[in-house]
Amino acid sequence: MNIKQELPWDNPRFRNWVAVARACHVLERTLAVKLAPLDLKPAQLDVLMNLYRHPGMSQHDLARKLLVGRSNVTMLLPQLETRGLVRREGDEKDKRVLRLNLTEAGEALLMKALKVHMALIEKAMSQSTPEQCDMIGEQMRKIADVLKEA
Amino acid sequence: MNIKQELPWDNPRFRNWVAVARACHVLERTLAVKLAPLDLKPAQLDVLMNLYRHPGMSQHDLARKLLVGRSNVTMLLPQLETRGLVRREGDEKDKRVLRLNLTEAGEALLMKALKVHMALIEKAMSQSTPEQCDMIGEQMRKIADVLKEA
DNA sequence: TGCTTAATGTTCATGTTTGAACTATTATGT
DNA sequence: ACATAATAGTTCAAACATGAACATTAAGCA
Repeated sequence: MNIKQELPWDNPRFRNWVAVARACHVLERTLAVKLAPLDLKPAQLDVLMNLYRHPGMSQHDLARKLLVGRSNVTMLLPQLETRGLVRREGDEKDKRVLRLNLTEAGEALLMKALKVHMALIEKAMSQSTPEQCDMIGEQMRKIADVLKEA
Repeated sequence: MNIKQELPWDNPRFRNWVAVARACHVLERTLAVKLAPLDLKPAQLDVLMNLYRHPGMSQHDLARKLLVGRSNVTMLLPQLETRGLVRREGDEKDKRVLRLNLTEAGEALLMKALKVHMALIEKAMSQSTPEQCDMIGEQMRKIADVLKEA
């Protein structure tokens, strides 16, 4: 039995996942370039998006949504707060937590950034039919679920 | 016309791409944890994989394969060379380039790491039928191509 | 040949992400 | 109530990626 017969590159699942990872990587880098004129990094855009959808969330919740460490959120937020994009105020009942909200300026910048992000994704996914696109999303959600249990 | 009607979250392409990005992120983090016992980072595994498939490639070629800057490769290689996993020797004809090759030890470690990587991907992709899996790979390769032109 | 341009790899300063240790606050259990 | 656990957020050092500037070598062209 030759080990080379079982090499990952001959395995469709492996080859196809590598394609997924590459596509992600390329889109991320491209997004970074397109967001540069707004002086916004992809990670910062993720923050704004989450705060828009979940106003008043805590830093801990934000970290979990972003799949990122709490300390990372601590480092990330002051930049946005200083620029007047995010407001941070202590919770009345639990003095440990800080409640996060977008400011008017934050929401305005988010809308601009979303146009850029959206255009990029449209360009990327326009190759797929709506059915293919939905199937991809469905499978990817399954993958994230399966791995979170691991 | 209400801007909220056009919000990305209502757009299937957007929602589905977000799922792709999350799945990638989760798998990458999980891989990092599973590779820790081998004292290997995902980025280093990528290097070993590429050198196995393309023996004698230059650092510049490697950087392009990895979608990464040349300086990053410069920082990455000495660690692997010191550990005796990679050999770096100057090209005879072009004294600028360094030819990269795996050592015996490098190849051996790669095989161990591939088992880990493979198991993880199997687990993730086992949710999909072979047809779905191939379709995903096909679409992702298209995406990478489209964006590289941009 | 000689001069200009391009390519390879390195160095360095910068910004980002991480995990562990720490403080402050709240929950739990006896 | 009081001691113990757990939780939210911060700080800090280390690892990592990036891009610009640089040295060396090669290629193109007058």
